Amino acid sequence: MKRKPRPTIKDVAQSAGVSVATVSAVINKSRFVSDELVGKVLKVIDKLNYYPNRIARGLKTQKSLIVAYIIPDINNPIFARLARGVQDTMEKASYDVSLYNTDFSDKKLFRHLTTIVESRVSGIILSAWHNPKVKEAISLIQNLNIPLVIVHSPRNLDNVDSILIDDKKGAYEATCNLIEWGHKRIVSLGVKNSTTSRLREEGYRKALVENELAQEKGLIVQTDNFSPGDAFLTTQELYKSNLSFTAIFAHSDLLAIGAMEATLERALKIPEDISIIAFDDTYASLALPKLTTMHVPNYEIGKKAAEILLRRLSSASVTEPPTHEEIVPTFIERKSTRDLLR
Amino acid sequence: MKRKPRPTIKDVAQSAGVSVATVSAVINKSRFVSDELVGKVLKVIDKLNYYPNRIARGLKTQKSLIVAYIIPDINNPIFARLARGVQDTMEKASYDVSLYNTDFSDKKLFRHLTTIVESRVSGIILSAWHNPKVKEAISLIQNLNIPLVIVHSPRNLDNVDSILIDDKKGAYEATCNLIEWGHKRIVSLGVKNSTTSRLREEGYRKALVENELAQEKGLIVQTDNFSPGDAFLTTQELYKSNLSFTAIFAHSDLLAIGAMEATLERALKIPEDISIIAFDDTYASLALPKLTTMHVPNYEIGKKAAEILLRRLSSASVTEPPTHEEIVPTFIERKSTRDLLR
DNA sequence: CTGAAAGCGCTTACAG
DNA sequence: CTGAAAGCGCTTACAG
Repeated sequence: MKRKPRPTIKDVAQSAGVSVATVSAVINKSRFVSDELVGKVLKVIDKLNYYPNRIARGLKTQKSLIVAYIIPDINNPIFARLARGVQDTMEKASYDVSLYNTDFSDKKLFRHLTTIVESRVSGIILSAWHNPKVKEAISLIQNLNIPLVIVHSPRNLDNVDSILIDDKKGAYEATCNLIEWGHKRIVSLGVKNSTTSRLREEGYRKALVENELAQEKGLIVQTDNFSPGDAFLTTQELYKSNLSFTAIFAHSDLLAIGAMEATLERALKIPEDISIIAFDDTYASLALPKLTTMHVPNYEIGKKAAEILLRRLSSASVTEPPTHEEIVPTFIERKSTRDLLR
Repeated sequence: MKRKPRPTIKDVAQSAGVSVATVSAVINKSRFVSDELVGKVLKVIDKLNYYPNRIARGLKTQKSLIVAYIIPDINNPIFARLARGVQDTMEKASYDVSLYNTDFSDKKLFRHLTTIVESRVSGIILSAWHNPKVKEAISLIQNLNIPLVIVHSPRNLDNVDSILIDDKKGAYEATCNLIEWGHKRIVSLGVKNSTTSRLREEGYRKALVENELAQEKGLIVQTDNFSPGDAFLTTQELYKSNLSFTAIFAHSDLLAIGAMEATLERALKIPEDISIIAFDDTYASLALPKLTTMHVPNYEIGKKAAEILLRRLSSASVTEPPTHEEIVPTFIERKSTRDLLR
């Protein structure tokens, strides 16, 4: 069974008794057309139910009005929010955005990259810093001269636009807040082999040092993954060790939830006995008690990334040097932390 | 500043000393080419760093290998999981999927539809049953003969492929489980003006009727939105009313979380004093105690939707009558419910 | 102010 | 087994 072919610009021109150039002009408002012809053309477009073919336009203009956004997994609320920020912003500039999930796999990353390049996207936004071969991916894109913005990037990339989170500073502030409230023995609950977690631990250490508090080895613990289950186990171990502490700085909301579970299991109260502060603000407001956390404005970060790309796309700024933004998370006090001095 | 133009199939042909037809044939394996020429062409493709232009191919073949998936909001984990199911499945068939967020707005829905139609997508998957004008959208798509699959659809749509959740049955089973465990006074915590919630309430009522339990008006309550904050307020009111009950059937995980908060505030224990069962299984496993819930397999639903679309796309099945699947959620017992009889 | 025609980069009958 | 050429549906100089 064959589908009825859609009408083309030629059909419209013929039916309206004008040239295709004129039809094109009224669609794109690309040159003056007399009111009379505009009226005629519009009427025919409506009658034939004509939709211009973006593929054909793309071939001629050599651009697709599509931007690719590469992320690990849209199921992670961090990336879902980033994606909305990107999409909403690009949409206003009449770009579509295609999402590509890598699941942290280099194979998927490069498979997607092939598709993306073949699709002649206008630009790429990349949140794939976990991938070992991300640098290779970046140079592939740059060799092709495709505008690129890195989000939550690998560090030390100065020849490409990037916007990232100041993890160290965020962690520093989280820890300082706890210290101001009289906490002296604070757990750092992080994740092995994670750049993000390493930076958050650095911030934590810096806060301790500046406040002349001892860095007790046993209080710095690490799980295998950013998962509540792992965090639960690690925190359970910690309690068994009988080290004393009054607060836990968890390097993510999910880790904090695992720590809460282990704490509750121990019949300890949050925040009366133990204060817990989290990071990200994805699930934090859903936990009970609601988690105090460092809020990362992912929607806004996505929005900014899109704006940076948009600037590159307006060829004017193609020669400007790369920009690097660092976003500092903000402290949000909820119910899981207690001021010991009050 | 101009970007260097990418090499075209012509450049490859010239450089390899063959015709463009031959180059096309080796790229698409669309006809036999001697090993010798294949080798030559492949080498040149690699040397020139040539990527075929999908836009040009799309123009010629009259299809884009893109599928549009329209959802309310990718930030909602329900849609994020559906989207992954759709994307992973379409990807295997070498389709890309573009995501469009409507935010429940008809205006956005139709704006996206215009883009989608202009982009000559191969097919559309639609999860927009909240939109008042969804039927109008459906007929727009059908008039254009674009293959369409509805997910989590409006009911009573028999001329289009659809896959939906059997909300009534899921709710029925949730409630029956509670009843089997000796609960006789069970709250139904739903949402006003929601088709989904209405069906879930019907299932709840059916379970009561079949078990000859009274339907007490005061125990059937409704919030304004699927939000924990609203559910908290509504449950708080309920406790103030002094009606007695031993269990709450919340129509979603988020509602259950709000109910938990109000319950804990009342110094009641979950599940010792009050059992809570939720629906969806999005956030349920993150709550403490972990919520018993009706699991909706959204990833698999997205996968199936994509498979249905793929069948339509292989023109063979274009004349087959529409299919309608209903997925029954499954009961997952966790820690928020108690068997009164044990 | 508008039209005729070239051309974007492919694929695909059609020849040979 | 391979090549020359038409054509997909647009946009855009170029004429007039």
